[in-house]
Amino acid sequence: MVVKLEHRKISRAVISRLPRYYRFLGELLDAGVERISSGDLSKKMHVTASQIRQDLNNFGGFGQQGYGYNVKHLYSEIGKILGLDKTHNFIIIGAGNLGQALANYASFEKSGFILKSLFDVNPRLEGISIRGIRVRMMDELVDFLHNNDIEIAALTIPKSKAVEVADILVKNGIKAIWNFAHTDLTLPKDVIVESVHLSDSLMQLSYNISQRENVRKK
Amino acid sequence: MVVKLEHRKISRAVISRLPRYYRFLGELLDAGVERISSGDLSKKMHVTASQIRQDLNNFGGFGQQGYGYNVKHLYSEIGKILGLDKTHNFIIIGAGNLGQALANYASFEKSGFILKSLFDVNPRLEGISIRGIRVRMMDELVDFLHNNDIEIAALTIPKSKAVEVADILVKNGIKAIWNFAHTDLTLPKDVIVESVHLSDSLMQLSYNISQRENVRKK
DNA sequence: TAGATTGTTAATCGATTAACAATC
DNA sequence: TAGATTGTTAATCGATTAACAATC
Repeated sequence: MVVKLEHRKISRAVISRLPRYYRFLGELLDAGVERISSGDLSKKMHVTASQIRQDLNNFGGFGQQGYGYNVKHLYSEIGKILGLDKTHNFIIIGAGNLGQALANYASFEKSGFILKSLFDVNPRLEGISIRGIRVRMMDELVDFLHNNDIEIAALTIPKSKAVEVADILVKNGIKAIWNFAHTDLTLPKDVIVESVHLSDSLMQLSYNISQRENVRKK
Repeated sequence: MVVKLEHRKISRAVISRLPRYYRFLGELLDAGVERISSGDLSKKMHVTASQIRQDLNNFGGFGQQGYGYNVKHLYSEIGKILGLDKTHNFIIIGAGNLGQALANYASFEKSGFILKSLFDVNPRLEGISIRGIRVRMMDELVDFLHNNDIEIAALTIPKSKAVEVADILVKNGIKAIWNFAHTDLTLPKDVIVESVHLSDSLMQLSYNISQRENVRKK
């Protein structure tokens, strides 16, 4: 009998595909589909069946020969892999439009992400609530972190302040940062940083537009 | 003399790194740095010097042996590659928090992205302006598209409406969609779709948190 | 059982890194 | 000129796809 290595390193590429599998399986589940083969799923998702099977088998055999995958089971297993079976308390630093947009996005809660507070420097925002969650002033931040069990901070502030605030967060126990500031954060390597660089995304779009035009001109 | 192939296909991986090069070069430029070697840049960006040279040489030789790269020149060249030397008119569909956040993000304009209007179904938003740009009602959309030269539409609406609205956009000449709805869009292949799936990003963050905890427990 | 489809190994493809001659 | 550093080829590494035996 072979015991599998517990900590085979899963590649970034695989991880980045899991949320998409999760999304499609959720839709199938809503549609009342009970089972699906890698072949059928591959057609829906426009990826190869091989890739689906290969990806899933990084985490164990969720399927059954001759049958395929049970949608409900696979959905739940991928959820567990992604850590969505646990709750994660988070705060938002920067209660501008983007911070408020994230705060209003209630469906994060369904995946276990519980917003505990927003913070801002703008005194006009003091005490207002978004979905019942209070906006606090930045000078309350450190205290709040010490009295609440917060895992994640979303940074929706200008890049000029981002590096400084990130340091404060890390010094006060935050272990994961969801970074929307247009800058890279260099932090201790046990701190997880997931960046969403909107302008980078827009630039890739722009590249593809230019590209298409070049091809046309030929 | 060898003439280079005009349309060598550049890989997605390379393209996705260009905005980051652009960002770092912009910072160097602001800091008054005149030239930089791939070696020094690699240290700043935490990538290999080989990768930088390899990436850049997909587009031509921007450097000089024994000297390195002229920051200003390289910045401008990457800008051209990304299409940032041209202006791109765009609209935002969905003037909720996220739509307004994008509308307020003035720095897109510096890269040539000009917001011409927002659209929403909520009558309360009719006629209001964000940075001087009017919010219009969805029933004005088709007319607006025919009377204005709009290249890009940002979709910041719930996924339930996204597919339907995307079809309308494409039928009326939109050639690129910046998609924030939590769904994939299947559109004709000459339509460019760049998706920002915020919940996918948060799930990757969550995976990394779980992963770190597993490692600890050992 | 026969057919379907997985899990997994092997083959291929592509991307990254290393090395170094060319040259500023 | 000598030193530095690119542009580019070759080597390595990793990810994707193909193939098929195992098995439900």
